[in-house]
Parts: sequence; structure tokens; C-alpha cells
Amino acid sequence: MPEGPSIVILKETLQPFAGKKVLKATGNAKIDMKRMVNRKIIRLESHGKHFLVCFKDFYLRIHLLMFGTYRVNKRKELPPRLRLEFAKSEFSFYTCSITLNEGKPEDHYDWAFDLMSAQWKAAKTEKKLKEKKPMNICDALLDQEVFAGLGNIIKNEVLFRQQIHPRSTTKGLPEKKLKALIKDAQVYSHKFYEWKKAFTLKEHWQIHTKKECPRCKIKTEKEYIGKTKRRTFFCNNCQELYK
DNA sequence: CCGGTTGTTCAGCG
DNA sequence: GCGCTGAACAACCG
Repeated sequence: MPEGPSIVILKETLQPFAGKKVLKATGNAKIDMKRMVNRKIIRLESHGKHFLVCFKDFYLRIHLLMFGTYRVNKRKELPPRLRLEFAKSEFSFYTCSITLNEGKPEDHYDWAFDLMSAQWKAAKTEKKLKEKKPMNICDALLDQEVFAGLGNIIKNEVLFRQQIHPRSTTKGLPEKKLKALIKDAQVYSHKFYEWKKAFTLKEHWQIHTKKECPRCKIKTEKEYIGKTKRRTFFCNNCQELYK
């Protein structure tokens, strides 16, 4: 579930709960369940991979991590981390990280860095990236402070689309290449969102999990690259190294 | 049935 | 106190 576009879909799925009053809150998350009872959900938000359930003066931050799932008006066998029950409906979250934060989300989040937000700004993203120490491009793309919502699949696909070798560095990328990569991270995130909604995400993968390059047909590489050591699929022939 | 993973956090070490 | 590494967490799929 967990890259940014999937969290936007989650937000949209739970939208009917906005404005509804919580009657019962249960689950094994280490938060004070009583805080939500008899309180109305004011709005549902997302920022990168964070899903936010907002109340008047606090909000829940839900992160699905690798294996997180949720159900609406249905239950899994698993004990829920959090279940909120309303007059005629409910939702449950499983295997995720949940924190209760005081204040408003806008005090802690800047949507200029959220790839799925209408407020996303390429220029601010580029500036933020340049303020960081030079690093491997895979690590940079997965850095949530710079590219909020970008996950491992988007990383692999965007590097392939832009024909950038995953062993390239932020310092080594020419200005033009860097700008194109930043923009495509946003463009591809939105495509990911559309395909995910249409259940056609996997068939649109060009390089992720692929054994053969769709462009030049040679065998692809699978390596664990960068400090993050995440699974990286690439084509040695089509993706140029900038070091 | 085992191995692997759309992710993050934290303990331990030098 | 720092950066780095590896473990821990955990459910589901092939």
C-alpha cells in the first residue's frame, strides 16, 4: 500500500468519515483512545506517506510502513492497531505506526514537498536537495524530507524514465537532468495514482521487477544500492552514470 | 514452507 | 554527539 499515491487513495476512501463523530475507539496502538471518543473528525489529510486524521486540536498520524492495511465497514482477523466506530460505520487500521500529535498538521508539514499536493513546488524541492550533502541519487529520491511520498517503485521507474543510472550522485547530475528528474518524480507519482485506482499499476511498470529492458532488450540488473540498500532494478545500457 | 518486500526507527558501536 | 550498520517489526504472496 504505502507510497504517497496510495495514501491519497486512502484519504479519498475515508472521506465519508469527515465531519462524523467517533463513538468508540479501540486498538493496540500506544495512544490514548479516549481522546477521540465523542469528538468529530474535522478533516482527513495526507502528506507524503503520512495519513492524517484531524480533530479540533490534535491529529492522528498513520504510517502504513511496509505491511499496513485498512478496512472500511469490514474487519480482518488481525487485532487492529486502531478502530474508530461511528453511528453506522467504522474503519480499522492494521500493522501500522500511529501517533497522536497535538496541534494542527500545518504547523508541522509543508505541502510544497508533497509530490501529490497541488501545492508541490519543484523549485523548493530542488533547493532543499541542494542544501543536503551530496549523496547517491537512490537515497536522495527516497529522502522523505525532499520527496515526500516517493517510494522504492517510483524511484526505480523514474530513474529508468529519465535514463539515469542508480549509482549516479546528486552532485554529478547536470542541472538539466536534475530538474527533469524532480519534475518527473511528480508527474510519475500522479500516473502511479491513476493506475493504482484503475488496478493497472503493475502492467505499467517498465523496469521494476523486470528481467529484460523494455527499450534495448538486454538483461536488467538488480542490486541493492545506496545507504538505503533498497532493491534497485535498472538497465546498464540505457541509464547513464553521472558521478 | 521459505524467502522476499511499495518502510521506518532505534540500539549499538567506533 | 556524530554517522553508520544491522536488527526489529510484521503480513502476505509466490
